[in-house]
Amino acid sequence: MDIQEGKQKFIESWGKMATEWGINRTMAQVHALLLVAPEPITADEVMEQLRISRGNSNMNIRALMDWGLVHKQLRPGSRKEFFYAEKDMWVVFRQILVHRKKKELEPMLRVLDDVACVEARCPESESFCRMVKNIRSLSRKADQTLDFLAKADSNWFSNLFFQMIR
Amino acid sequence: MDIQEGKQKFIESWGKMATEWGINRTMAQVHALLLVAPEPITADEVMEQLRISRGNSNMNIRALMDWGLVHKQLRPGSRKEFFYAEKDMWVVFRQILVHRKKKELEPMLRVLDDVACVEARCPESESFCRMVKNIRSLSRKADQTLDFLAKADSNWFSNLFFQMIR
DNA sequence: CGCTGTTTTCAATTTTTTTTGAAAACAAAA
DNA sequence: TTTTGTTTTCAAAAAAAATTGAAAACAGCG
Repeated sequence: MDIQEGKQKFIESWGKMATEWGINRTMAQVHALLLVAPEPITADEVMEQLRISRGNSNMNIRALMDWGLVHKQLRPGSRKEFFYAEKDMWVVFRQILVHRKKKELEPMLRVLDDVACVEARCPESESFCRMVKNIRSLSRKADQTLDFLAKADSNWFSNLFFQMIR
Repeated sequence: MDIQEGKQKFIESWGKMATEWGINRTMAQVHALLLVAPEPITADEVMEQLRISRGNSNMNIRALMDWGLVHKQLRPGSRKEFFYAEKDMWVVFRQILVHRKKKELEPMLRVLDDVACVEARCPESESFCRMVKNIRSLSRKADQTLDFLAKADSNWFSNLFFQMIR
């Protein structure tokens, strides 16, 4: 397989996988393109290579920077901005977890806390309360696990992994 | 807060969270409704309570059964089908992981294997290969971790958790 | 078999999300 | 200050995803 075909396939699949996980396809494709780029590239190059509009390219690069997955590089003597992706996949993975935890798990936890003050007086509300308590307990654990992961280094995961498979 | 309001909020949030994770909102709302229902309910009741069409109700219940999150109950003497959700949240969590791994992680792994045979001859393909190797290695680990989790019981998670926070 | 209550399907419609592209804003250099 | 190359914004358009609802299929019963 040649390099262009490989890149193509990779960008496509990364995009497809992303949509299945609630991330927009183009953002993931821009990410994939930057991941495999040997050098930082400009928003215009992204636009050309993925055949998307300038606005789209810009917005998605900006979103990726919000997520902490892509960084800007300024070159003295040039007005252009160059972008490059974080390439340590453990860091990428961690950033994504942290970002989504903040935006998605935490709001859910707040709702659960809110909703937990329903009193268990009839079979219906009793069942409801039990369920909310269970979910809260698991979500809190997940929350703390993610906090831990956010601080952990790539080695930690390897250690855990080693421990599991032995 | 009263029970109806609590249920309402919970169903709404569960649905919202789901869309952010690439699961359709209605499917998650049906799931939430079944989770907090004290007794098995029919597709018609789901339809009424969520104000959705019969077809939609049916399709989403079916999808939830595919995911192994909801089960059918047949009552002798009645032609109606009743449905109830798996209520052990650890089991729910595990089922979701297993299902998504199969549908999403595994296809990605196959693409990575495919694409890994690009040869590293120029700086461009060298960078590409390095990236693919890293992602493959992390994805494989994730894959095996999920396999492990799929077999683990709820206690295992608690133990891991305990180990992390100490 | 034909009747009846029920579930399932799927083409058409609606809703939501993503993308575009032209205009505005910006900032470095002349 | 004006020019020029560049980035950013956002309303409108397009694309994708979810939902409807009516019709078909199904299954138990007399």
